[in-house]
Amino acid sequence: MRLVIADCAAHYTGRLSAHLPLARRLVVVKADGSVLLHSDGGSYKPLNWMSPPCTLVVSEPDDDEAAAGLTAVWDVQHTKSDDHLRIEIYEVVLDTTADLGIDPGLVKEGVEAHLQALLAEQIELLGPGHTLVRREYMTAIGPVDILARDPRGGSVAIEIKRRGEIDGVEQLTRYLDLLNRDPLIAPVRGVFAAQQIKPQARVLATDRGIECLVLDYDAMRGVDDVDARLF
Amino acid sequence: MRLVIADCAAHYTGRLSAHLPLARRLVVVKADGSVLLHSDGGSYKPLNWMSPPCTLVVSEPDDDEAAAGLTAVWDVQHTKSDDHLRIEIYEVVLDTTADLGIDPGLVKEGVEAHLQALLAEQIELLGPGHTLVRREYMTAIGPVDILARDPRGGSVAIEIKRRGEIDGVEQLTRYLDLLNRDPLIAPVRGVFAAQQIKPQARVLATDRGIECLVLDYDAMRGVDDVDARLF
DNA sequence: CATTGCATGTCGTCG
DNA sequence: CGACGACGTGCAATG
Repeated sequence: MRLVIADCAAHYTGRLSAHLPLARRLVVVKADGSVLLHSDGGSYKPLNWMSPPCTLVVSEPDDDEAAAGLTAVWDVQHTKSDDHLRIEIYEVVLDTTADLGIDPGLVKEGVEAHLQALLAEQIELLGPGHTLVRREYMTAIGPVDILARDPRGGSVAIEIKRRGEIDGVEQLTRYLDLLNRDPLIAPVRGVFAAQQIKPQARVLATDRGIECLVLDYDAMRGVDDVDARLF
Repeated sequence: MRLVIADCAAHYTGRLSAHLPLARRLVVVKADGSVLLHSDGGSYKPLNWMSPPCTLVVSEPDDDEAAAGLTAVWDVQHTKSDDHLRIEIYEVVLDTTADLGIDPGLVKEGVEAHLQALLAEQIELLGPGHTLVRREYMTAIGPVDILARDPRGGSVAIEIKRRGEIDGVEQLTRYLDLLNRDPLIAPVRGVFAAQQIKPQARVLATDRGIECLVLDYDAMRGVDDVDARLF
């Protein structure tokens, strides 16, 4: 990894065109040739960047450029597309290189998959007498997160999100349309389950006869722990 | 901006829990206190990070930790939520600070807004005799990209995407449902316009009686340049 | 390899 | 300040 702090300007052409005026920035060149241009604010997203696979070519400025203060021109070319990033380097404040080796990577816990597992275990959160049919119930247009059966034997399709927004309701609606065409399992109720449900999503769901269920992740995890302790 | 290259481990708790095993990494601390942990690969997204606003507290390791090789513990606490990132610093290879100042920011061209402007100017791409009613036609559920009128006086609602996928068709469908409830402008035709339209989106649109229009950005820009030259 | 759906998404914009 | 849609979205899992 090479770290450079320098006054620089940049031009990107690819899916769009963009320009970055002259200013002092951090330039990171990773081992795979990818490049990040960071300012001293914003968030983790760089002002501009080039994703791997790509190649970096450093060249000397021509006479006019040198007269304007350029000390180097970096051309970063994406290997598989015509995306291109040109960085004009002016005064360099820091230029250092370090060998980092391969990273073991991030270990995650607590994503949507976990919510789905918990709700499958605690399917009676839908109401007493509900039973699990199966998780990831396959249909022609993709898997329904959970398919369940209500106390009267009717089918229930459940879509789970961490945060429930309109596109989740649309997704569930497509599943319901499809499932309700199958006379073997129709009629199918829909349940939209999420840790938080946005008002517009709730309105749309209600308008379509889809039930909303707010999930309390901590409480569900707590029940799970208690179960684990008892058995 | 402070740059540190060090052997480190990290734990994040917030919207999820995650752990980063000991390895050599780049740690960037920005002026607003935000922190990025980068490995020497991947992409522009850090392995782990904390977004502003947040505060960084550096503390000494306790005896056990010091015996294990820790030289410092960094606790990054988000100011408005309970997101927390703890970084355990072991051997430090580089530790440098630079003042970058405020960045003038990125200047963009060629996004969806530009496509919309071009199609508004070149509305006859829909077919001869079409006229523009207005861009960003407001409805209760959001703005329709373009509202136009066909040669026979009927209304046309246009949704524009760079890449046309299913959710764009869903969005246009919601607008059409709403607009067609208004007797003053009903019936309203739908046109789904994009530089590229995915097969599934085309099938769904066609099934719903929505017309698909593939936009050639370069050609449209070319026409625009010619116009600009002529007038 | 193309498609799909998630993300600690981030980021602007508008009400 | 919250909600919503766009993004050079990136990214992994899957058919």
